[in-house]
Amino acid sequence: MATIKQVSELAGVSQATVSRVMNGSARVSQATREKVDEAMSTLGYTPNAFAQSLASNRSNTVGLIVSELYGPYYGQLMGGLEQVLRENSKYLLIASSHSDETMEEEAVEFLLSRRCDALVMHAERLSDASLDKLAERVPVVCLNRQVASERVCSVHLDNILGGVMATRHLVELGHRHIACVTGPAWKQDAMDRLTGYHRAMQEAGVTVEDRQVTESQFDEGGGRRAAEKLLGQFPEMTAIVAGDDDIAIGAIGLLTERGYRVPEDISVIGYDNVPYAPHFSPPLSTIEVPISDMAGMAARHILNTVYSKHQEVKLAFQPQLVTRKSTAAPRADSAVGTAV
Amino acid sequence: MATIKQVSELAGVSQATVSRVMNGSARVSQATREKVDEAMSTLGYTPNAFAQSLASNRSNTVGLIVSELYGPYYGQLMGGLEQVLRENSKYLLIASSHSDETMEEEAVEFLLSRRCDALVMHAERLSDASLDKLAERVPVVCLNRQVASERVCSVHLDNILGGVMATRHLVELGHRHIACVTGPAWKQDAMDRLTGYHRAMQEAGVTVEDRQVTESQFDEGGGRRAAEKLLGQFPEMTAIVAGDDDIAIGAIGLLTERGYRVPEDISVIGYDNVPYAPHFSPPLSTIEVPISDMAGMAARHILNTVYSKHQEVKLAFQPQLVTRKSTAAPRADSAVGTAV
DNA sequence: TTGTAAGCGTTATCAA
DNA sequence: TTGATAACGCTTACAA
Repeated sequence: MATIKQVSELAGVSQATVSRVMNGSARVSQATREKVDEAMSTLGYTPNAFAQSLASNRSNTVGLIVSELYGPYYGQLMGGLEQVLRENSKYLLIASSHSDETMEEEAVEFLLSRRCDALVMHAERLSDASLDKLAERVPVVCLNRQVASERVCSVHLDNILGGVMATRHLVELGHRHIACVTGPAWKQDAMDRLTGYHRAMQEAGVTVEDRQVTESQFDEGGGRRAAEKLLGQFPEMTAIVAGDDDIAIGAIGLLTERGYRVPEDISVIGYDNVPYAPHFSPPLSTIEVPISDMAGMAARHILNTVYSKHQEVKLAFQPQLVTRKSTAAPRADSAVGTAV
Repeated sequence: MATIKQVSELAGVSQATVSRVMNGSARVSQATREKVDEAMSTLGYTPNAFAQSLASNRSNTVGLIVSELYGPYYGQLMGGLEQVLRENSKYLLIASSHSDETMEEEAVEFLLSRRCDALVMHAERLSDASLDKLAERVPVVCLNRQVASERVCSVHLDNILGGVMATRHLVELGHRHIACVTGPAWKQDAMDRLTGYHRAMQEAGVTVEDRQVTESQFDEGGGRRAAEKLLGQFPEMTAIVAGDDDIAIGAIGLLTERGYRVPEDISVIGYDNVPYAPHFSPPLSTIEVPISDMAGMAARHILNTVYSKHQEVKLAFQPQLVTRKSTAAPRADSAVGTAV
């Protein structure tokens, strides 16, 4: 591998000049620039990133922490981030936390030991306080979470609105007996969606009893268990607002096995709009989360603040309703039930 | 950030000794080791990875190149790789190629400029020859592809067998008029699956005409177009072997729109077993590809050869048939058609 | 506009 | 078993 020294010798200039040409920083005469460029290409010179980082104290690397590498949601997230970063010759270093607090902390140290210039986090376990503290050490951007800290930048989605949209869609179809299956209570986004549910129900003038709301994991099994529970404690239910698409899938699966038809007997709406949602049985009505765009925006914000490359940035995103076949008006007889 | 120098001063030893303690390499007396350890923890010392890499010419980083970050297949791949690497304190640097030759080359240079100790590639566009050449510069492991090179390690799946399994499953159900929708002809795995199809058909004693095979993209749209084409040129078809699950989904979608029922009128089998396959309409019969395990094995091989951490390694993997609801016996009348 | 030279924080060689 | 000390390849004042 050619070094800067070899380039400088071949071009007949100093190493400093070669460095200047590379960084385009200082003023270099056209003539020397050409000499250097030529020397670089004939030697096939590539700068040693480690030496650069060591000397400049910049790694040109952004760290990303997600729960899982696996899964459509995180895939879109990574894709959106990588593309923007790559266009700007920045590197992406990824670590996963498996939604475990210790692993999340480890992931941070792991990435920090690599001297990432900034961290993008889909933080689940770390408290606002620890994130605030972390931001003292390195610029932090949180995705899909609003962190109560001046120092932490949050690219967030209005999950309350999302919850409202999902629930209101059901209300508008004529439903009144609407159950809600939330994600884990310790997840901010899950709770926001629940708040949205409550808000929309109140707006519709229907009071919500405890038995129509149940907590679950953000996965298929959780959806199944929740649906089973609801069938027992809230039998008049005609619709379910699910915390995410996986919960919706689980619920639909169990409902179908129990002989209920979706959406004729019970409507189900998900959240996330995972890639295969149109192909589920039935095609899933859901709330679209523009996670890829959000991740791209996180990258732009970092380009802006850390690398001083000017970028337009917007931090607040809106969910969107996608109606497919898993939601429909309630059956006439169940509507009568409402009136009673 | 504390440096090795500060640690050495606090512990009252030389920098070299601190380095030895860190690397556990040379023999250090128990006493000094303790002094150093103590100094390190009181200073909260973390070694500077760049300085280490610069001096040792090792980055502890493995580069990964995939077509997309997005999508279930690559998600599982990355997950499998990251886990093994992380357990061994190695870093994963990811770049995507979008199945474009230039971008694939760029991704290689991108990762190499970061001095990755090894590259794991889901290489699609680079030829065997270029991969062989690349292997001169850095250890290369290819996933799901058998590269004709001594230097390149291939963790491969028997895709011919997979094609045979899919087709044979249909044959055993009683089908004779079986179409095949392959992925792009320049993709090795697509062609292997096609070979498997031919082999199984031959084994079943039925001759394959050109009109029953058609090429497609590995995506839903491709599946739709292919199904439409087959409907026209091979109307007696009772089953389709799809190049992957996305093609299968597209084909099923089009078939359903055209009034055909799957599997009653036409059976469809996919390939990959993407995570949501059980929830499709109908639940998709497919061939399972253990891509996560394969990626983990790639990591193990690298641990073995590059980092001299002994690991058991196996390079050849087998696909597996997963039968669900998109395949069934052909209707009686179409079976009669066969006899004619 | 260009060159000199002092770091950056490690590892690794060679003595002691 | 330890300590000096020379790399490693680049950036960046400071001079010229």
